[in-house]
Parts: sequence; structure tokens; C-alpha cells
Amino acid sequence: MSSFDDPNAMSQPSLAARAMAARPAPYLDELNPAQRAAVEALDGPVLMLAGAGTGKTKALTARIAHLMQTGRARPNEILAVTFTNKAAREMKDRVGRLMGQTVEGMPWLGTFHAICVKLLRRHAELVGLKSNFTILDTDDQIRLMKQLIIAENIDEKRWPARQLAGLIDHWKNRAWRPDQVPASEASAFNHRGSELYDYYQQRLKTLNAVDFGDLLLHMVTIFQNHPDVLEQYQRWFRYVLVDEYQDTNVAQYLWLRLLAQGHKNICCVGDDDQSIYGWRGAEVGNILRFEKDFPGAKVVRLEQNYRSTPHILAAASAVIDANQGRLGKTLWTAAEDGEKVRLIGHWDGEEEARWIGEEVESMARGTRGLRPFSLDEMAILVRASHQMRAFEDRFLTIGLPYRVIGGPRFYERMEIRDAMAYFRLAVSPDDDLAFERVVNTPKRGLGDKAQQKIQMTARSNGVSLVDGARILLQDKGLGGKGGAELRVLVDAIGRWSDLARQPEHNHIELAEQILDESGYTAHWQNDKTPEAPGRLENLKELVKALESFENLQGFLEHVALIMDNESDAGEAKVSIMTLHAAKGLEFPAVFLPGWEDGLFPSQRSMDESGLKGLEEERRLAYVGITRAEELATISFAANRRVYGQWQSALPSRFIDELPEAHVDVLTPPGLYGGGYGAAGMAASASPQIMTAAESDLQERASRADVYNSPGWKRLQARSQSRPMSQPRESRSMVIDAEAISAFTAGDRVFHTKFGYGTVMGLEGDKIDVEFDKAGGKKVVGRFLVAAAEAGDVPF
DNA sequence: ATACCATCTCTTTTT
DNA sequence: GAGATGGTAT
Repeated sequence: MSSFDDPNAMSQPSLAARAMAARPAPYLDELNPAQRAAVEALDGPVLMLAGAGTGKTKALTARIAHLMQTGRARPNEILAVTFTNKAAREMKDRVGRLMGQTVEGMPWLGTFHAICVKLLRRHAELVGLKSNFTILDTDDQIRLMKQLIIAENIDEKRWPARQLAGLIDHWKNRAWRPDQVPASEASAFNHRGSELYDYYQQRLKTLNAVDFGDLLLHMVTIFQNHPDVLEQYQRWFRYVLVDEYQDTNVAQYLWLRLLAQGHKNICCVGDDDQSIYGWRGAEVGNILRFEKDFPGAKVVRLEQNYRSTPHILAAASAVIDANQGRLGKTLWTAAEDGEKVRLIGHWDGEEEARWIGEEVESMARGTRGLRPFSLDEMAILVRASHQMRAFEDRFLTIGLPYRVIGGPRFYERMEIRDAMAYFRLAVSPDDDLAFERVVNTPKRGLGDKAQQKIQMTARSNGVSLVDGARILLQDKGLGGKGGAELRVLVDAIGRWSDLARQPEHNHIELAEQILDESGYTAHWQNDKTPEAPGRLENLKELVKALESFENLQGFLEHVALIMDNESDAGEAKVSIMTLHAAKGLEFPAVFLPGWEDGLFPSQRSMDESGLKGLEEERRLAYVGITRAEELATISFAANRRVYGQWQSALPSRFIDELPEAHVDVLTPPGLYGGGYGAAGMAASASPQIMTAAESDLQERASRADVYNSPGWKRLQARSQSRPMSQPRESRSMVIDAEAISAFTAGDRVFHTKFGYGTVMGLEGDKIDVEFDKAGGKKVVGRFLVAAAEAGDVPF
């Protein structure tokens, strides 16, 4: 531990820092008046209400720079918390740039969790842990809970471990320890909820482990029970800054309040209109209550938007305006008018994906008087990840490069987690969860029965599973193939841990050795499934990632908290992601598909949380629209396949909230042939058992007559002028007679359904085409169009 | 211990 | 409709 970031090694504010105060501060000149006010109000509580695209990070980093520049605090006396590693990294970079390289890193700029780990390792003994505790991820947690549920003879099918995990997580978010769970909730989970929570915490303690929620909760406990420790940090962290304050949960809130209680030098930055994580414990109330919590707080509103055009802002503002109980901000911009928000309805989800695919392509070429947009500048933001499939399918067929943001993360992949479990065993052989995970991976003939024997031996001897296995083998309690294999494994673990303890032994070599000797690499080499090569590739990447660490231990410690996967740069691609994943990002052109009642706003959200749920959905809509810089395109479909069943839906109520003056309604061919209105009618019939709040909601919805809504009327108006749909193929796919005879073997062609391909030959009235993605097909000539060029993919 | 069939459950997700 | 999980048959 360096003395630099150790509160115990406190010293006087440095002379150098004070001397710096005299120098001018160029970063202040780049701020607008509101930003500047937020930066210069250094002492006392400050709430910075920063609307979307108003230069929040700029103000926050300038504030940090200003704190140092004025000599108020040294870099290590500033506590700055974010939610994601990405945000933390960005802030570090920007502060570094503002200050020049003279500033040593800020040890206390990081995520809530990363900072809490650091603190908890110093004070672990105060909550009955050793400072080398392990951090469990969701997977480990669930396995542990499953064991508990089975041990307690609870029907695991009716009471799944997932649910218990969710419940306990919820309680931890609210900062309830097992004895603090209110009676109204404690009986959840078959009346055993709080009891199981208690057992779970005991198990964690014996395993010397914590889960993510514990990181915060343990620190709150320590601060509450040990005033001396708390005081020490209150004094050390002279200034506290919090990013995305609207996303804090109760535990985080308590933690912050405890730390800032003394000097009250706390600056919270956030936007109540962008609070979209209520479902995972975030309390908008925290930000709404700030002025009560910190009387005399200075509230600064950042309202000048530097991101979007006026039309986009107007649309977003109108939507969010329908929410109650906002702190209230009015975004404005100095930008030119630009394009209106575009609205388009489709017959079904497939048609929507097809249209967006084509629109992306033509926008990339730069049609319709719009400037050309590179694929990197376009994004498709969906409400639910299952919506992504339609787009992936479509983009694959037409050969449009895309990237999905926020898929399964690198460190959550099976092979990575297996490999990490082996590493964990090398570093600490007593890690029972790691042992359980890999004892029969690859298959060693150690099934349930053998594993139970190991468990029993370990428990009766009061030792870890590896040691239990050793004893079992010594007592000849396990013979045959399984016994022999177990011997090999146990010996190997012994060897690895010896090597891991030798600082001179290269940890990268050790990692390779572990993967090799465990048979894990061979396991995937022998696997013939199509995923196997990718998994081996990932393992290689994992080993490569070790390079930036001193040893395995250091690597493991960091990995638990840093679950990033940097999306590959390289070729320009259109991005597909959820609205949640899009928060904090911006794109010149944004597509917002699936704006249908039930999907967006999500029915489940409204069922479970009533008006609160609807308002959070509306904030999501606001987040979506405000991601767009120049062009936002909202769309909906009358019909969609949900869980294999066709369902019709009405356009989202959020569409009715879009102001007419800022919206352009586009009409695609193929929409009004199928009785759109009839399809819409069918959707409203879904009777529900409702609470009072929900029925109120329902009433509101039905009173808002969709057919008199501006959105609907606009669509009707357009449909009259172009009453009948043409067949889908009519736009670009129909080929005139001459064209058909023009196809010969070797021609590059395009088919709406199968994508690009090469003509192999002619067979009667059919043409034999070898498609790039879909394989060989015989198709009717009129569904084919000559591909633009031999080099087909236009990008 | 594994392979195969039946059944269930389907937001959003960081750390 | 599809993927994940679990139970049963081999």
C-alpha cells in the first residue's frame, strides 16, 4: 500500500498545490456560464442538473481540475465515483488532459464498487472477513444459493435460486442486512426469505467471499458501527463528486451521505429525466431529495445542449414533459434547425427491419438531400434485446456490417469463467466454488456421487474441498478412473499453487501450463461444435490479457470488477443496442424501432410498476431520442411475432406525445393494404387484474383516443393520398422482362430474402443461384435484381 | 455418465 | 419459436 493514497499518512496540503492556485485556469474559459457556475461553486453541497448533451463530463472534469488548481485538495483527497469503468476511465483521461501530465493519478476516482473493494480490503476484519476475500459474480452466487435451497429442503422448482438471488440483491440495494428486512418483505420466498438471506451471508463469511451488493453494504455497516473509521475518511476525502446521481440506490446513497456528512463538500451530477435503472434498485428519489438532504445546496442547471438539432430536442422535451414530479429543465440549443424527427409505420417487424436496412444503405450513400452518413454514425436502439434478431437476420442477408453492443461480456463466457476458476485454484486452493466449477470440467468421471463424497469428507474434517479430496484419496475412498483422475487434479493444483507463490515464476507461462495440464485446452480442441474455435481464441485472449498484470493474483482481483469488453474498432459498422446500453452515447443518426404499446412502453413494466413504470419507460424514450445528433427515425409495426405468436399492437402512446410541428411522417409502400386499423383494434383486448393505480393508467390510455391522436391522423392523411399498397417487391425488386433474360452464369444478383449471390445457371423459368449467405437456391427470375457491381457489398 | 426428450419461460443490466 | 433446464432412459 503506498502512503500516497493512505489516509493514515495524512500530511499538510502541499505548498506546490497552493502555488498552483496562482496560475490562470484556461479550462474555465471554455465553459458556458452555467457550467462555469457549477465548476466554481467548490465548497458546500452542489447539485448539477445536467440535461442530455449539455457537457456534463466537461464540467465535472473541470471541477476536479479546479479543486486541485485552487489548492483545495490534492488528487488523492478527492473522491469521485462513477457507475461504470468506462465513465471512470473517461474522467481520468480528461482530467489528465486538463491538468497536463503533472498530476499523479487519482487513486479515488473509480466506480462505487472498485472504491469499496479498496476500502473493504483495509477494514475487512470489521465485518468478519480476511482482506484477501474473493468477489463472487452472479453465477457463483446462484450456485451457492441453490445449494442452500436444497440443503433447506425447499422445492427448488417452485422457489428457484434465481429468484432468491434477485430478492437478496434487492434487499442489499436497499441497505437491509438480514435482521433489517422489514416484516412485510421478510416472508417472501416461501416465508424463508430473510432466513435464507442470513444463511447465505454466513456461507459467504465462511468462504471469505462477498458479492457485489456486499461491497457497498459492508462499507455502510463499517461506517455505521465504527465512527473512528468513518471520521478518518470524512477527513481524508475533502471533496466528494458523484456522477449519474439519479442511478444511485439506497446503499450507495447512505455510503455517500456518511462520507460527506462532515464537510458537506459534495457535488452530485445527474439528470432525473435519464433515470432508467429503477428496476435494479436506483432511487430517483435520491436526486429529487437532494436539497432536503443537504440544506442550502446550490442547484445548477445545465440546459444548453450541444448535441442535437432543435427538432430533435423539441420532440424529446415534449415526450418527457408528460412525466410528473420532475425537477424540470428546458433544453435549448444554438444549432440550426436540421431535419425533423421522422416517423414511419410498418406492416410487421420484418418489414420494419427491411426498411431500416435499406434506409441505412441509402443514407450511407447520401440520398434525399441528406449528407452521407458513415455506418459508424448510425445506430439502432431497441427496447428489448430480442428485437435485435430481426435486424441481425436482415443485415446478414444484405451483407450490411453491424455490431451488437452489450452482448455477453468477455468475462462472462463459459470458457473464460472455467479458466479463471483454474487460476483461482492456483492462487488460493481453498476456493471451494472454483473447485466445484472445474472438478469435472473437462470430464474426469467425477459425477454427483464422487463429488458428494468429496464434500462429505471435506465437511467432516472441516477443511476445503481440495484437502477433502486429498484425504478421501488417502483413505482410498475413491477408486477407479475417477479416483485416478482426481489424484492427477489434486496434485496439479498443489504444483500450480507452489508455482504461483514463486514471484520469479512467469505468471503467463503458469497460466498456459495450467490450461494445458488441466486438459482444458485439449477439451476444446477435441470439441467439434462450431463454437469451439472461438472459445480457444478467447482463451488465447485471456492469456494475453495477463500481460498487463504482475501476477495471477493481481489479475484476478481486477477482473472481478472490470467486466468491459472493448468493442472492436476497424471496419465501419452500424451499431445495434438496447436503449439502456445507449445511455451516455451519441450518434449522428439514430433509429428507434418498435414503438408500440406493450413493447415500448413495455407491458411488463406497466403491470409491475404502474405509473412509475410508465414514467421510467418515458424517460427511456427521452434517452433514446436525445442520443441523436442530426436525425432521429422512430418506427412501429402493426404486427409482430412475440414468442412465436403473431400479435398486433397500437402505435406507442409516446408517439402521440410527439409534437406535430417537429415530426415528418414517412409512408412506406406496403402498409395500407392489410387493414391496419383492424389489426390495431385487436390489440386492446387484454383484460388484466389491476390495482387501482394500474386501472387509472388503463383508463388514461383508453381516454387518449388513438384515432384522434396527431400521429394517427397524420398517418391517415398520408394513407389517403396513397391508398393502395404495391407489392413489396415493387419498389426495387421487380425486374423487367429484358432483365430476366439478361442473367447468365457468373452474374452477381440480389434477392430480397436470400441476399447477394452468383448465378450458376438457368433452369427453365427458374434461375439457379448460389447465395453468399443462404446457399444454393433455385428462384424465379423476377425476384432477382442485378447486383450493383461485382464487388457487391457496397461499403 | 451421458444422450435425448419434455417442459418452461421468456425486459432492461453494471459491478 | 427458441433456448435453457431438468428428468428419464440408456
